Order: sequence, then structure tokens, then C-alpha cells
Amino acid sequence: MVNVVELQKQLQRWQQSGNNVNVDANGELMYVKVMTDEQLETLRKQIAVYATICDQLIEMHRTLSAQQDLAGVRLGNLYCDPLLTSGGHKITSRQRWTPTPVQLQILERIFDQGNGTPSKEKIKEITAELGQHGQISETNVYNWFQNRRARSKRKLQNVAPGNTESEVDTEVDSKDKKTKPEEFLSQHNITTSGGSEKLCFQNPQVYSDLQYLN
Amino acid sequence: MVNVVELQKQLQRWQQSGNNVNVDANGELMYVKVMTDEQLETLRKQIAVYATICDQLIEMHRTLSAQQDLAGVRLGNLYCDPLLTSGGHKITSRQRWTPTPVQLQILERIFDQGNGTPSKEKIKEITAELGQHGQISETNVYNWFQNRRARSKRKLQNVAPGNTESEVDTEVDSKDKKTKPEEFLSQHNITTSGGSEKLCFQNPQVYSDLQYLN
DNA sequence: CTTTTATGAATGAAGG
DNA sequence: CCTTCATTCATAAAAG
Repeated sequence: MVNVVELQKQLQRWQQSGNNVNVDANGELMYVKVMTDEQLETLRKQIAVYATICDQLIEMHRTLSAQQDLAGVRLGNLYCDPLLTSGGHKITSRQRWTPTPVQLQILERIFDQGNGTPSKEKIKEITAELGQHGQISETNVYNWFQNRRARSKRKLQNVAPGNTESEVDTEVDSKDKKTKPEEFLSQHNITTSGGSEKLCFQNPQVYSDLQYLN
Repeated sequence: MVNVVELQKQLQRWQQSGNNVNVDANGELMYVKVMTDEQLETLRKQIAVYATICDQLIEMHRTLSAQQDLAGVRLGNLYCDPLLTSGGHKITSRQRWTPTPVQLQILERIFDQGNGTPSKEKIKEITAELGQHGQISETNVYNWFQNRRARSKRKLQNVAPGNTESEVDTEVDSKDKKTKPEEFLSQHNITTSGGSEKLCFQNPQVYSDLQYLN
């Protein structure tokens, strides 16, 4: 196991050690530090490992944060004001559509008309109408109806059941929120391309003293 | 600007350069490589930068993927409730497959390769590969590709108007998923603790030739 | 300000 | 393929 966080320390130790020698390289005298081939190879390997880690992390980040990152890009119109920037507050606040009271009213009315099938055509019409009362997109309308139907349906299920069975138990079950994310790292040990050594992050050190974007 | 990906190359160049000299260090002759203090300091700085990047990425990853990641990691995937005998209380956990970060990454990569043909054979292969990173079935893979294609296709809707207007309309493009995440990195230039240099990733190199966990 | 709730959005799966 | 549904995630809004 090559511990990554040791890389710097090791180099530093070497740098501060007494490996200084006088060298007569090109005919003149130089004062340099010396590294054996073995030391050099070790260093090279470790750097390679570092590079691999960075690549992996970048890729993971890209995949995982696709939506969030995109959020900043995709909704070009969010009134995401130029953030206060004073306290290092959140930079990319994902903005989601919120229907205005008028829009909501219209939507509810349409929904109550029973036309359970908001076809593409309908969606366009509705969107156009609501657009006069605030910014909106067809996707918003589509989602609204989807959610509206699903939730009204679920509501009925909760009230209706002559629940003789121990069936419906989880209505509010999925409310756990504060799970800690430490574990993920333990799954990402990797192997250096040039060797068979494994490496891992030393959590306490890696997670501490972090001061980014500042 | 110190480009991080140059670190390895630079070291390699140095390693292969003709800096070999005979040194009389301790009274015996050694054949070693030589680094000037300047070179060494440069290397040290770059490694420090690397470390900082890793830390930042880890932290960002942790922050951004807190919930999602955990979902995948903490309970692998659908976890069969073996506790069903203990009391009649069944734990209705998740019944649907959720790709782990690694799986998702692989899937995205395959998808991006343009081979829009998830043939039977391919599916089997992919499933086998992904199976090493978490439970998965061929159906999962099939569905994933179906959904992925269908939904990425849907981003081609309101493109009709040659909308040169400064109209605040672009909410509809929220369906695009393939926007490049380059930007996120540009926001995370950092400063080395010992200096004032900035650094950034050279995207093409960093994002390419990634072959991890293999 | 912190916690809780309501709800817009994302996505795996099913049906045709 | 496309549409639709069920479930889950994330966040604006409300409550404390």
C-alpha cells in the first residue's frame, strides 16, 4: 500500500536530507542534490499514481455532478443573480421553476377538467397560455402534470386501503437524510498502471485542512 | 500557470536526459542523476499542487455526490432483505437498480463512443463488466441505453426559432445532458500554498486515455 | 439560522 | 423506438 499523502513528505525529507554533494559536471563545480535511480523510480511511480487518482476523481466528478454542473449551464435564464460572493456562499444555485399563483390556478383548473391525457398538443397550448403569466416551458408543464397525477393517486391509496395486511408501512419511511458519505472512498483503491501496489487516501489528512475556492 | 499534466512528462524528460554524472559522495563512486535546487523546488511545488487538487476533488466529490453516491454505495444496489424472517415486518428497500458511480461512468463512456447499437452480445459483455462493480442485470443495461438515448434525443425540441433575440426563453434546453463539464474546472484554479501560481488541467489530456480499475 | 415540508425534476422500469 | 408510471432526489418555501 502506497499512501499517497506520503508523497510530499517523502520528497521533502529527501530534499532536506544531506544528499548535497559537489559535482563536477560540465567542467565547473555545481552544488546539487542527488537522487539514486531507485529513489527516482519510486518518485516517478508515485507521481503516476497521483495522476491516476486525479483522473479518476475528475471522471467521477464529471459523472456524478453532471446535473448540478449542468444546472449552471442549462438554465441560462435563471435569475441567479451574481451571488453575494461575500461569504463564499453557494455559487451554483440550481434554480427550479416555481409556478406563479396564476399559473397554478390555471393548471389546477385544467387538471380538474379530467383530461388525464395532456398530450403534446395540449402541452403546447397550455404552455403558451401560461407563458403570459410568467416564464415557463413545456417541460415544466409536462412535469407538473406528471407529478400532480402521481401524487393525487398516491393520496387516494393512503386513504382508501382497508388495510388488513401489514402491507403499507412505508409512507414516511424514506425520510432519512443525514447519512454520512465517508464510505465512498474505501471503494476506490486503485492500482498503479506500472506496478501492483495499491494505494488509498488517508482520510483524516485528506479531509482536513481543506480550504478551497478561497 | 503550471500545467499539472506536465508534471510526469517533465520528470520523465529529466530522468531520460543526460544529467547523469559520476559523483564522489562518500568516498566511493556513485552513478546518479542530478537535480538542481531550482528543478527540485519546481517539482516539489508541482507535487504540492497535485496534492491540493486531489484534496479539492475529493472534497468536491464528497459534497456534490453526498446523497447519490451514498445511495449506490451504502447499499450496493437492491439489497435483498434477508431479514424477512425476523418478524413480519418487511423492509421495503429499493426495488429498482441504481447504477453505482463506477458503473455509470462506464456506461456513459460506452454511450459516448457512439456505438448506438446495444446488441445482445454487447449487452452481455457490458453486463459482465459492470457486474464487477455491483449487481446488475442485462435488463438494467438494456433499459439504461433505451432511456439514455431517448432522453438525450429529447433535447432537440425548441430549437426552431433562430432565436437571436435576447429573449429569456431558454428553459427548455434543460434536457440536455451532454454538456461538457469543462467549466467546472475553470472555477477551481488554485494557488499553491507556497507560491502564487495558478494551475489548471489540460482538458484533452486529462479526460482522455483513462483506463482505470483495469 | 436550522429543520421540516412541498414539489419540480430525474430516472429506472413497463407497455405498446 | 416512444410514452407512461412509480420512485427517488434536490431544493424552494414554510415552520420552528
